[in-house]
Amino acid sequence: MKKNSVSPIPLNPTPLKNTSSADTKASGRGGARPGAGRPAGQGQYGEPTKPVRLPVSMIDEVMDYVATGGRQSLPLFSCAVAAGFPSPADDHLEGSLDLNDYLVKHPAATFFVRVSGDSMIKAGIHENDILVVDRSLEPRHGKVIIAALDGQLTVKRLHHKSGKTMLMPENDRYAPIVVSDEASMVIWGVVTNVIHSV
Amino acid sequence: MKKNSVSPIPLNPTPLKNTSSADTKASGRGGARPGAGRPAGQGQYGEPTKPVRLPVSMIDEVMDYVATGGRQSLPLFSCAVAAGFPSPADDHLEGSLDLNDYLVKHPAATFFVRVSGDSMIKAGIHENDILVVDRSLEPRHGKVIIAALDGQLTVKRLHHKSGKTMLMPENDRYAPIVVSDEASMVIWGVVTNVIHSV
DNA sequence: ACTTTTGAATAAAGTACAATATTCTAATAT
DNA sequence: ATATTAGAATATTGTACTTTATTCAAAAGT
Repeated sequence: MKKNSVSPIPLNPTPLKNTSSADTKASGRGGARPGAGRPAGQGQYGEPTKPVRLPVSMIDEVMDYVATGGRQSLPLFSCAVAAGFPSPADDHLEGSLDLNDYLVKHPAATFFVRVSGDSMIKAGIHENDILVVDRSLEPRHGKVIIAALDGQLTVKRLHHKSGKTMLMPENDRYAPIVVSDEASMVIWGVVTNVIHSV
Repeated sequence: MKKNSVSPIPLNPTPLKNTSSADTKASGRGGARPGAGRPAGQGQYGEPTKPVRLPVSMIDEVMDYVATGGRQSLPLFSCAVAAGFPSPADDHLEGSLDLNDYLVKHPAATFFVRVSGDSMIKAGIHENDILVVDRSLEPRHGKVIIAALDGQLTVKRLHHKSGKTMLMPENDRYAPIVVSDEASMVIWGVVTNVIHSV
């Protein structure tokens, strides 16, 4: 929690020279007193800090990350029917969610694909949607997959039926594609989520 | 780039005691030679590091962040027709994308809502989808919004027509809701994206 | 000649320290 | 009595230094 954002610019670090008369013999002012001193929690972050070693290439990025409050874990509500009376927000709160955590289970094996065409409209996949694709999942029968076919990427539902492999669109205006030569098709990954703009 | 992930556990930090006979007079072994010493770039990160001060509450999180390679900016491909011949991945590469950046424009004003019901099915909003909602956008006519009505959250398209406010479902099996008393309805925010599991 | 041992060399990693910033109040001035 | 100022107190912050880890090759052993 950031209590205040005091910039580390010195307000007036060098004490002003004594007003007028000369020899200011350093007489004792101030004195021992409890409660003096800079109060805790007044730093940049409003809490204690510790030095940590980081790879130089990531320091800027990490500083950004910290400045923006770390993980973007935002609250998740639900539409479910509330307890019975007009309710405050808490009644709907399900918890909090970080999009990357939720959508990207295998970061090293995940990529995105922007959709063109409407051949999978019945699967809730629209033109310009972004698909979250996981390479590490096995492309089983019935999964929606991304395949490279004739040098083009396509989204289809994978069907294995009586030894034949087919790519099924989910739009009545399109016909299934029978994959005659499996070697000509490369499956890039399994679609796990669709991101659609309203 | 992580060259190797050497754990910082000492392999054998304390040199074994001299094998047998006593007084090993420290005779000079080794000696000055160029090229000796631990090679650079063999550390945990494969690059130089610097100590940086971080708030204690975020150190663990930041270490995770760094360990997972920082921002989850993953490649974005497109389905567009390729140049003409069976193409390598690069032909489809549009760039890279970070989900939080892409979906959350106003972190402080954004939250998620899990959908129940199918009243907005024609807008591509299905049961159990997660909606990205931005409180900071103005709920204009025609926008899909989240509203609290009778203590329940609902997703509907907002309509202002001849001074009347209506909440329009996008499913023929539901009827529009006329908002007679505006005070009883609170608009929580504008839906910007839908996240759908396939 | 080949293998093993051992200390030198040097980068990495963690921590202690010095310098800085900020606040409080007694002492001084008005 | 009230306002101002200087110094004490103490947290923060950056970095220097110590400790640890790792590799190289000379010396010793086989």
